[in-house]
Amino acid sequence: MYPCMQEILTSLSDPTRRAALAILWDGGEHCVCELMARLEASQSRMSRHMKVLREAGIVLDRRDAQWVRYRRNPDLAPEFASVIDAVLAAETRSERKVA
Amino acid sequence: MYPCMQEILTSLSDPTRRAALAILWDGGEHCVCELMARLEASQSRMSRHMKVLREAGIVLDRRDAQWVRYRRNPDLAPEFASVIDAVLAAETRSERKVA
DNA sequence: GATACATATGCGGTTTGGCGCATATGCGCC
DNA sequence: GGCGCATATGCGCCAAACCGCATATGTATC
Repeated sequence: MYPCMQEILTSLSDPTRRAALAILWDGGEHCVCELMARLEASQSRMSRHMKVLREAGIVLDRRDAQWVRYRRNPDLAPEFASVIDAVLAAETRSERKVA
Repeated sequence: MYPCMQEILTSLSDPTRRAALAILWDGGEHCVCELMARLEASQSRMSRHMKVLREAGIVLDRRDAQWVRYRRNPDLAPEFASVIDAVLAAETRSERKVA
């Protein structure tokens, strides 16, 4: 079965996961330890959040020596990608307003 | 404080609320009893879901005799409206695929 | 004021979600 | 094989979400 809207939205409903997506959405690869550091999240917490994103089909992971590199899933259905784009764009905007 | 992304996404994370939004998104007014009937939801359940949408600033309500008419909030910040549009568009699409 | 219909809400129960802690697993290096 | 770093996961705890049931509130009609 393909990812469903429910999974996508559940994934987006957590601020740490949205912050992780904002980082991954540049198209590059980022390991868990980098995300932990940048988001000030504990190791188990970060790992679990990434698992949710992976199982929703939003991101892909790849073993690279000790590290696991996460990246945006380029094959995510475009209608779902649009949702994520809209969410990240809106949140970037709000941050600007605050700043 | 204005509605925040967190509230919007929490609101969208429930399938009944998304279905209600799909109905309200035509711009018209719809009372709770109509939504109950069309979504096969109990009265208290429907009323509570609408409260969540109202408190998130997504919809407005209006007393009209015995009824309470809900409608889309036209003043919802456009960046949030875009998120909802994307979600509803994606879900309409998936339904078409299934059908 | 009594009745009927529409809606909201208090309450209690069950489920789901997020977290920390500890531990397991995978990998490289010596 | 032993050690160290990176990541995943089992477990228990706590908070939040959803629901049904019962009841309260608001409105119209008689």
